Amino acid sequence: MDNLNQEREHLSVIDRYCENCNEETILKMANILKILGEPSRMKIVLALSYGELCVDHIVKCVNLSQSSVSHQLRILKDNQIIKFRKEKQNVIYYLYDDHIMEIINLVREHVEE
Amino acid sequence: MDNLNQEREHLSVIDRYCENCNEETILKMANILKILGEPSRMKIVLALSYGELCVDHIVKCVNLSQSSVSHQLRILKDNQIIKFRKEKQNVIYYLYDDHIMEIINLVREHVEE
DNA sequence: TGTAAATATGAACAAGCGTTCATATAATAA
DNA sequence: TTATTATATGAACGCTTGTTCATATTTACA
Repeated sequence: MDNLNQEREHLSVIDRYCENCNEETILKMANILKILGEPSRMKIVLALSYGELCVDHIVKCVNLSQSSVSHQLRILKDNQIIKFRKEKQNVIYYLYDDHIMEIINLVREHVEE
Repeated sequence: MDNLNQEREHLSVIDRYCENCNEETILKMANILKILGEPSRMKIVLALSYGELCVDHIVKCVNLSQSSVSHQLRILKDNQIIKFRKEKQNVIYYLYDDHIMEIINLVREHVEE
């Protein structure tokens, strides 16, 4: 491909990027991945991918301090990665929706190759 | 569901987590998402999702300093999110493989709902 | 060979953030 | 009501990391 054609190609790439990718969407996309992209949170989410759990069980499962787990649950909840319901003296957390599972599974595939 | 049954359920969730999620895999999964979960890098990857670009064009596209882009390209390259080839005095970057696109698209869907 | 253009790199600084520690709150049971 | 269990929260500390600035390197071309 000659210089001029490559230049044209690149310009059309830039155009498509500018048309389709607004700042706000980019920030939202990066944010979800940032939230999931932290080992402690990933552990919690992976645990919940097998079923709902109360806080105490999450703590035992992922082997982190109760306080740390609680802080991370808050962040996951605030970013709509998980939801919770109260039941007796327990708070039971579970994944927000199937999208989270899909993303997790895709990343798992990518890693396991 | 009574207490005992719930306890049993939770224990089986914990078991499945422990069987299937080894530390190394979790760290790898979190790492990829951490790399993508940063606005500057997300911008670069999104730009490249429309086609390959040389560094200078990436700089113009995502509106970051040349140095910053270069640093981030290195991180993306080291983590196998992108590849490059040299052509004349230019270095042309492009996505490493289709998995990256799939992840990006899934996240985009999630955000756009 | 020397100059300009394109890209990479290293050090330093600031900001973000995960963990810990101590403590608060909520809910149940006695 | 009091004690106990379960969970949440706030402050502080330390580490990580993205950006900038200055500069090095590489390649093409005159």
